[in-house]
Amino acid sequence: MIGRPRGFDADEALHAAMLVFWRQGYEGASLADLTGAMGITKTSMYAAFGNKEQLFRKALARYDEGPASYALRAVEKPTAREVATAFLTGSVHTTTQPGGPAGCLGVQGSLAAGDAGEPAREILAEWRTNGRQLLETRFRRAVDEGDLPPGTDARRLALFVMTVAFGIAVQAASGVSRTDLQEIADTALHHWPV
Amino acid sequence: MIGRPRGFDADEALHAAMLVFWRQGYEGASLADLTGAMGITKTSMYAAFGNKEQLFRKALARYDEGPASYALRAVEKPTAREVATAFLTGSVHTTTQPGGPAGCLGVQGSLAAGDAGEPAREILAEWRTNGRQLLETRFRRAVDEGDLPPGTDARRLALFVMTVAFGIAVQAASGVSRTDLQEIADTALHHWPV
DNA sequence: CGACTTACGTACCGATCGGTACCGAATATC
DNA sequence: GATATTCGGTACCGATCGGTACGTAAGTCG
Repeated sequence: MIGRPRGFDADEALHAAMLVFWRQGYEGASLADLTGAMGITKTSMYAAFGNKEQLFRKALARYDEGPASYALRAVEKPTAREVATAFLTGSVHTTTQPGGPAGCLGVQGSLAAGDAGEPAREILAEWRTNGRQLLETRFRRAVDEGDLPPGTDARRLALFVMTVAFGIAVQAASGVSRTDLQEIADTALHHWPV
Repeated sequence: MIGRPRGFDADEALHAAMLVFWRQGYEGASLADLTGAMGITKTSMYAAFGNKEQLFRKALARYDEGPASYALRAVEKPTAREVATAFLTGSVHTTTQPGGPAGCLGVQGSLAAGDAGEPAREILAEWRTNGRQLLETRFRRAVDEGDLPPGTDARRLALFVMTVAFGIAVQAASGVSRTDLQEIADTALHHWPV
């Protein structure tokens, strides 16, 4: 690499930005908030990440690799029941981790927004749909493998689990405790598969 | 009333403001957006409603009386099962009403926010807790009346139903159809009470 | 018709928004 | 050491943010 080397760790800066978006949402996170937490100036941020929207995209990707990685691990479980259990337990843990922002970046990052927040809203709506697709595909496989009863509606099952996960995220953002949320998750899957 | 009469209907204006907050969230709704939809100038808005935060409070009260009034009607049903069914069906209808904003004002009005949106965030966190309390009290009564089995955890039941309702709100905001959401609601209550 | 009271419209306030021009500082190559 | 290349900091951009001062219009009272 030629030229002056950057004086900060881009990975750490991105992590800090992710936390700010997570805690304050896309519209609620100003460039001053972001760069302040990242420990860099606006100029450095624009040079390294493009603009606010692209920074958000990268922060979301980082969220997938870190806090939301429980989703990919969940669908690797051997049975549909274990998949659903791991998925909801993972969402409970991530949305209530001590010291971190309460709730889920994919939900509270941008749910309703004005014109300025429209890009983030669309990005996250797609993110949520992808999550459902992930579960639906996995449950369809479970039906094919005989793990779930023939005729089981994989899409409906996936929608249900995702809905509970999103509800958990909202509750976590409202301050509901990890213990309560785990009870909710257990309740939702008590009569699995339904 | 002495002096010049106001040239607009305060009720209609408040309704229009509620729709803007609902569609764009507290932070995403600028005064220009609000007053534009209300058909009045900023001065008239401040004279009639105080400021942005108080306008939001009044819009939320209006939401309770209108779109969210299904909640109070639901808890008047004779049995806990009917209460839960009416509550979730009502939430599905309100969050997917044609021509209106998708989702729930109480959820997407402000879930994560920066400093400017902090008041709205707290107002809505309390609003959500009140909803749970409403159901919990009703379910406790159902236990006392013998409608629900003795030893039933009313709080846990209320948390579960609220969580599904919030999840439905998030899904609606993401564009999931009314038909799909009604299926989710049916799935959640299929093994009632649990 | 005045006098009084209230609402409306304009023009403006300081602060902050996301984003950029510009220049000096730091490093690799020659 | 000179040069090329990149990064960092300051100072600034027009636009918009929530909120207000002030003059004028539109009514009710005497």
